[in-house]
Amino acid sequence: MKDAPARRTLAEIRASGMTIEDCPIRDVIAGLSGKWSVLILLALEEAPHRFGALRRAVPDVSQRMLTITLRDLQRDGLLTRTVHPTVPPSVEYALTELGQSLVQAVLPLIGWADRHHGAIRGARRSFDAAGL
Amino acid sequence: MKDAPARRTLAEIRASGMTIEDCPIRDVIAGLSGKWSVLILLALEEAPHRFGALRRAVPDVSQRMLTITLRDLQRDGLLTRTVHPTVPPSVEYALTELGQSLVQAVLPLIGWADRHHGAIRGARRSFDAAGL
DNA sequence: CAGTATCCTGCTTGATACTG
DNA sequence: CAGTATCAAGCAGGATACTG
Repeated sequence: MKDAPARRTLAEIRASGMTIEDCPIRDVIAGLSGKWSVLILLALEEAPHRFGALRRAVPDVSQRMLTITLRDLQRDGLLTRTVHPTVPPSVEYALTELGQSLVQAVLPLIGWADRHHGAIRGARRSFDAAGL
Repeated sequence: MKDAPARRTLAEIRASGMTIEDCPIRDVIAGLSGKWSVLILLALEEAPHRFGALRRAVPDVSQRMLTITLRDLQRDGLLTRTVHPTVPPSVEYALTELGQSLVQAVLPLIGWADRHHGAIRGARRSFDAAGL
């Protein structure tokens, strides 16, 4: 059911007088362009996670970048942040419905990445070997 | 002992020879994270374009960034670059099969962006209005 | 545990000028 | 037409230390 759209991009966007900053495509891509956003969303799609659990689930993310990225995703309405008033505190992050629908939309790309990553690496080697 | 590797620092990762290229998801996302890659791929999915036509099709892209982005996409095997030995020269860019399959994998995300961009903007306004 | 605060580096991008 | 070359600015991101 998510199949019909598509051709909406260039002609229509320019015809409607949108600037590049108002372009939904660029805005969403920019949101996912961070180094960690997609990995965090994928981790949360499996189950809600606490802060520390997310750190372990997303290897190599720094505390600082995890905090910042989570706040951006929360701001965009993609996940909820729930503070449990325990001692020590625990904070649980979970996808909203909007976030879940985004993950579904990203999944085809993830699958593509897995299937074709080898081809990309091969293309890079050929390109570089050609000495350009 | 099985969870030891979770806390590697970036320095240690580099020292061990690992790069971002070793994670397919991050590598592909990084490739699309440029400010222009997706828009260029979408333009080329409509039809092959010459350099100047691409500049017009992707508003606000600078000559420099278009050159660089096209080169990266070519290097990854996503598009072909064909020089026609005319005077003045003309260069045509077209998607490879790999590039076409990537566009198909990105299309659901494009559709999602169109449908939910308003919700994201609304969430941002609420979040900012809450004074955080 | 779940963050802040601070400092610092390098990459990405833009502007501008030049070329085959 | 389709690029290259060079310079400069801004921001993303990392390391480290501190806190309620």
